[in-house]
Amino acid sequence: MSDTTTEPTPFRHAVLAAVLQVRAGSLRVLLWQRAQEPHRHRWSLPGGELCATEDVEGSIRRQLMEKVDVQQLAHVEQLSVFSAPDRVPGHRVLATGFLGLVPSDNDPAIPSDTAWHPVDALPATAFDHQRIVFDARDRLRAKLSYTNIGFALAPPQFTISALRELYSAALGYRVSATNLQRVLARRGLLEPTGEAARPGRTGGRPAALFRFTEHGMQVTDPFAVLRPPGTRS
Amino acid sequence: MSDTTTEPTPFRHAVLAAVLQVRAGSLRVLLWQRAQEPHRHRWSLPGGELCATEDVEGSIRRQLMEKVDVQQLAHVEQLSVFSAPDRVPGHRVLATGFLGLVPSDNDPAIPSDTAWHPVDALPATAFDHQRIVFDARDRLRAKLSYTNIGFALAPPQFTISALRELYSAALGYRVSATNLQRVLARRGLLEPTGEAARPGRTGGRPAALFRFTEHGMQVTDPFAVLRPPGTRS
DNA sequence: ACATGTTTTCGATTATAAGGCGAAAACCTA
DNA sequence: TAGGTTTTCGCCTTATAATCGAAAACATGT
Repeated sequence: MSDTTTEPTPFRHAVLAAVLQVRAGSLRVLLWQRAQEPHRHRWSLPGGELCATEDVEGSIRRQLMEKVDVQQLAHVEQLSVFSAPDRVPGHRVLATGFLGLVPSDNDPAIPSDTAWHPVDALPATAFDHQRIVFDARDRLRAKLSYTNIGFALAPPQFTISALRELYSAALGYRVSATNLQRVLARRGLLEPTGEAARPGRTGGRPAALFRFTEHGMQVTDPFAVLRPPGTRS
Repeated sequence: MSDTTTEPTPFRHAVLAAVLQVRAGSLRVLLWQRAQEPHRHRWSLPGGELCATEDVEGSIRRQLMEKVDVQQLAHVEQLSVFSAPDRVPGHRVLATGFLGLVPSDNDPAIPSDTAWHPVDALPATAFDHQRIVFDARDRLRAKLSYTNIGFALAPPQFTISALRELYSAALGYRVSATNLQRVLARRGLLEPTGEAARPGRTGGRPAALFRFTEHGMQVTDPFAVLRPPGTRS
């Protein structure tokens, strides 16, 4: 519409990321503990306020560099805008939430006020950050099923059972190793490296090592159910 | 992080909606033609600036009431934040983009500067609005395949071939009526009304009328591929 | 060396969902 | 009543996922 309204109101705008990683067998999120009011001692998502010359994705990447080496962020995607008027008491500040993924073999150096918390056992969180974490978790779980986003959780090489552990931890239920392997293989996302892992001290057949194919290293569109005719693969 | 940065910058924040409808056999979007600079005579998405006391979804619904009767909006969902620093020349204004869907039997009264344009043959658009329209179209197409969002495009009752036309127009390719019916029926989204449509003047067997089930009238999660074990339906 | 236990791998089978095709059904008009 | 048109439905094929169990390949202990 033509701007017949009153003078436009400006808003502060924050960017926040739920950075997820599978570690110690569970899906965890990077949080830092507030030392100042409001919500002192509660746990917050990393992020900060948008600057004048950057877009939101550039901003969250810049701000995460203070917490995690950005090289270790295998995937970043926008979740949505959180805009409840009372989401930050006393101020009006919008926030764009992001999902970030770190491969499970990385252990980035993090500040002392920062820790990885299981998403299924969060400590007391600040503002609406719990909601953002849950949105991120739900998005990850949905996409694990119908895209190849799993590559962003996995190390460069892995055994099928290690990959099964990753998927199981992220999804919250056990998946079958056999089935996982074939589903990913059929989509052309998995290839053997030729090498094999050494068996554990308890013995057992040595597991073959796999990696994601080049084609599997970027998030693809969800596969369609109602395809164009004659498009069977 | 603690706010060691400078004074936070405020931003203007707009909400914009790509309202889509299948009409005259093609997927169309509601646009209005600007009468003022900048981008005079180019076509814009409906929307406006966020107000101090509302959230973004409330804001877009309020602002759309000026263009379309909100009763006719069967579905509204957030797309993402558009934040390129130069997206509006001369000002810094963020925008939250939305997808809106109007059932094909509705013909809402719209202002005289407003018209429905085919998304595949857009006129000259203002700012980054073309990108938002394409994002909306892509989101709709993806969700048509793996959710039941189709209900928001359809009238309360419809024949299978009418539904096929809707899906075909929205997806951009012909889908099989037989298959569409069975895919939706298997998911429990379709039920016969018992009535039948009158055949056209060219004859033919009268088509049975269907409607979406109550369960089919809200957007469900995408169906999972890697399900928990023992969850076969 | 050999038996035993453990873990991985892989083939065989079943289950489920989607795509394609054509015959039969149910209407129109002439 | 005959011919044309559209819808409906069953049957078949293909594609993909889930399950199961046997065989392979290793470690350890005797």
